[in-house]
Amino acid sequence: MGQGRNQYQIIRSALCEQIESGALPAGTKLPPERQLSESFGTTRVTLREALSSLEADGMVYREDRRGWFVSPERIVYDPTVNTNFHTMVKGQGRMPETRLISAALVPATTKIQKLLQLPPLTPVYRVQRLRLVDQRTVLYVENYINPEYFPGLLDQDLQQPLSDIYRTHYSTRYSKVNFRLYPVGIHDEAATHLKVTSGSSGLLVTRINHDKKKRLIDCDFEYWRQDAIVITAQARK
Amino acid sequence: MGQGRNQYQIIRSALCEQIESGALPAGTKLPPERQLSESFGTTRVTLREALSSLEADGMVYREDRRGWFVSPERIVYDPTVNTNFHTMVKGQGRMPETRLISAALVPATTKIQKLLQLPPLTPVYRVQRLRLVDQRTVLYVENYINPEYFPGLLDQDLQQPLSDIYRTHYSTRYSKVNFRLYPVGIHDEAATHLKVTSGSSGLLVTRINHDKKKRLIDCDFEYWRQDAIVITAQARK
DNA sequence: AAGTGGTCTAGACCACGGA
DNA sequence: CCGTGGTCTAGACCACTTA
Repeated sequence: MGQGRNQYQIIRSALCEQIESGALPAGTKLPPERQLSESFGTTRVTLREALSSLEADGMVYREDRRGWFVSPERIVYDPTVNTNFHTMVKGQGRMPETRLISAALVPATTKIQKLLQLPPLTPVYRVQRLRLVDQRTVLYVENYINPEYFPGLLDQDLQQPLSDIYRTHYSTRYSKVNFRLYPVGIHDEAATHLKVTSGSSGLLVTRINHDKKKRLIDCDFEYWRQDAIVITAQARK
Repeated sequence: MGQGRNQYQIIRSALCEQIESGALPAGTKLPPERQLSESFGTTRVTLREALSSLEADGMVYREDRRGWFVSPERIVYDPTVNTNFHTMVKGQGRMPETRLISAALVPATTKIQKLLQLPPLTPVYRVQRLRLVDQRTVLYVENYINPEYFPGLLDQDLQQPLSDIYRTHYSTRYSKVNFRLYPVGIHDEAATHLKVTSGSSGLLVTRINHDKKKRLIDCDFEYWRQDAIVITAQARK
């Protein structure tokens, strides 16, 4: 299983083995870096090389300045299913939570304009939120919403799922019309909140409402932690 | 655009800007690490931190012991489309190529057994290949094939698309039935060939043949370089 | 043979978390 | 306050590529 001849790969394998064997169960906090590096007879730099590579593979995660932890089971996310975060997470026996960072009317960037098919200089609602599973931040989402369809949206309680607000207050139901997976390229704002370097992946989802014209109402950028998500989908038949 | 206060983030931003502005066109070889680190008034370690983070975002790539390069435009890959690598790449005006690493009858691992719904101890064909775009390795694929449907497959010319072999020699056409995206977790064999640490993402595809029983004929594990692919797909309507 | 990236050492200071 | 992770320095040796 990839022993490798380099130190950091040997350390990687050793930690990997401990995790897969169950000796280090999910959620366990690893010993301090200085202690670990001494145990392996190396320096912190090399040890961190090994830990970073495990992080990129989603086997461990870090909490800023608190330490390294063994990753829990990944959430499975199927973007083709027309459900929401809370339903999906609860369905897998985990505890979902949403925290609002900000909600405001902002000028649409060129990119958002195109995505929502809006004329130039249109302001849009931007909602920035964090999503947690079992108390841990696993996702940063940025929603851009066409304000024409949702006047006064900012006065609503944005801690609840947007889909609930759309349905309850605007009688709007939607479908996800397409998604794009960016294997890379974490947004700066997301990086600030997720506090990860390589351990995240991006996803773009757009939605249309179910009226006759099927207009685009919303698009969002989702930045998931690598250790927190497995994306799965069925192909078109 | 994420200046950051740390050195490596400043360097990151600087390089990022140069690339996005077009001052460093796709394919450009960056100056040697020692020279770059001196230019930025820092050490190689810090410079490499910046480069690695750009690699994780797919903006640059490395060729083992040859240097760092600005990434070309990404290939767009839609896993729900029932096409193959060569068609897809040529359709985007790029030059595809396939190299066979090995093809053999091997004992199925437990995982493969389950995926192909085979009884225990069944041997399967394993085909390992590299795929290149414009001379550059961007993908490592491992195919596991149910030998019951393709007797003598190893005698075929495996440089050509498997789909062509299936159709020409076995009168079999297939659909992709599902795929899974692993945002992380590069396979060891793949790592050997792709020579990347964080710059890759995995994909699992299974296929069924078009006969009345629609049996699983094949599954493959694809490991893409992060800088080489954008995955996109349409949701179920 | 020279230059380069891949890896590693043995330290250091800072800012933040937790007691 | 101390211990921790986050960041950084100024070197080093090796294996490989390139000329």
